[in-house]
Amino acid sequence: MLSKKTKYGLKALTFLAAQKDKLPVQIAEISKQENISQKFLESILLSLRKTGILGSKKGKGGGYYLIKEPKEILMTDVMRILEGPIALVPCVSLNFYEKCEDCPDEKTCSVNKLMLKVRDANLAVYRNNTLADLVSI
Amino acid sequence: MLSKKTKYGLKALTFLAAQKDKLPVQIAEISKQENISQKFLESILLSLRKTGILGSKKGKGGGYYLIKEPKEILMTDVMRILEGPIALVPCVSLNFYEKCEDCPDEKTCSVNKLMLKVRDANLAVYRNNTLADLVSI
DNA sequence: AATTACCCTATCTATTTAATAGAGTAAACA
DNA sequence: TGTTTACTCTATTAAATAGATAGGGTAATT
Repeated sequence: MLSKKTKYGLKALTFLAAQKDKLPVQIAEISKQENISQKFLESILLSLRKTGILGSKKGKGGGYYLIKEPKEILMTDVMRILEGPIALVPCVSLNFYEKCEDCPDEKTCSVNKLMLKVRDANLAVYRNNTLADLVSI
Repeated sequence: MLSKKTKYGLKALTFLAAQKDKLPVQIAEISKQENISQKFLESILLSLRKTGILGSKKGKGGGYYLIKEPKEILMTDVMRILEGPIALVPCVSLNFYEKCEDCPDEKTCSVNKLMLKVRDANLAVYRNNTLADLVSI
């Protein structure tokens, strides 16, 4: 199941991408328009800023804005920040690899075998989609 | 993240599929060979039996066995039983559809848009893989 | 009839998710 | 320079879920 964090994060990013100008948008504005708890959204936007997806500006007229063009923002990056590893088990993770302690041999492990295919399928989707693809025309 | 329930279930199914004969295998045997808590495994095998994947036999020489040939057992069915809906959000689920209460319009929802593609990618994998594909040669 | 192994119910703990509160800090503008 | 505005951080809490465990009951073989 997709976490609300990811759901909210995607909605916020899409909201920013849909702005005509590139002026900063306040948290309060996004939270109101997208029905998201303001405090929760705060922490989500913060993590997106710290990982280089968003920029922020303080003071009057401040808020959050996209640093790159929507079509330059890959879903692989966004999903890893918001949802964590794309792989469903650490033993098939590209960026967060870990050996399963209860598994004697990855090469003959059926879970590994299936989850490798699942990972590849998901990666393909996330690599082929950018934020621009999520904005409705 | 994949739940341990699913992980254990897949390992147990693969273990059964790898048997030379089709004699029932005891829970204790599977739990020992695959490093799985016996009681937990009990409940997993039970749900696989109730959904028509496994059969069971009581008394001496009893245990669990596959009802169908491994290549007839689709991962779509197995995953739905063990892990639940394949879709990550209910609004794109084929078998467990539900409207998101916080989303005004699915057609313009970015989460819906992305998760639809993710669902299709995952479905494709699960439809194209059977239990037979998980057994190492 | 006794054995073997499945079947069911209940409980407990740890972890994670989601939401909330409150105080602190930095930047913009008059 | 001071005030406003809005971002930033820490901590707390409630709810849900996962995972594990215990113990008793029941059905089918031999």
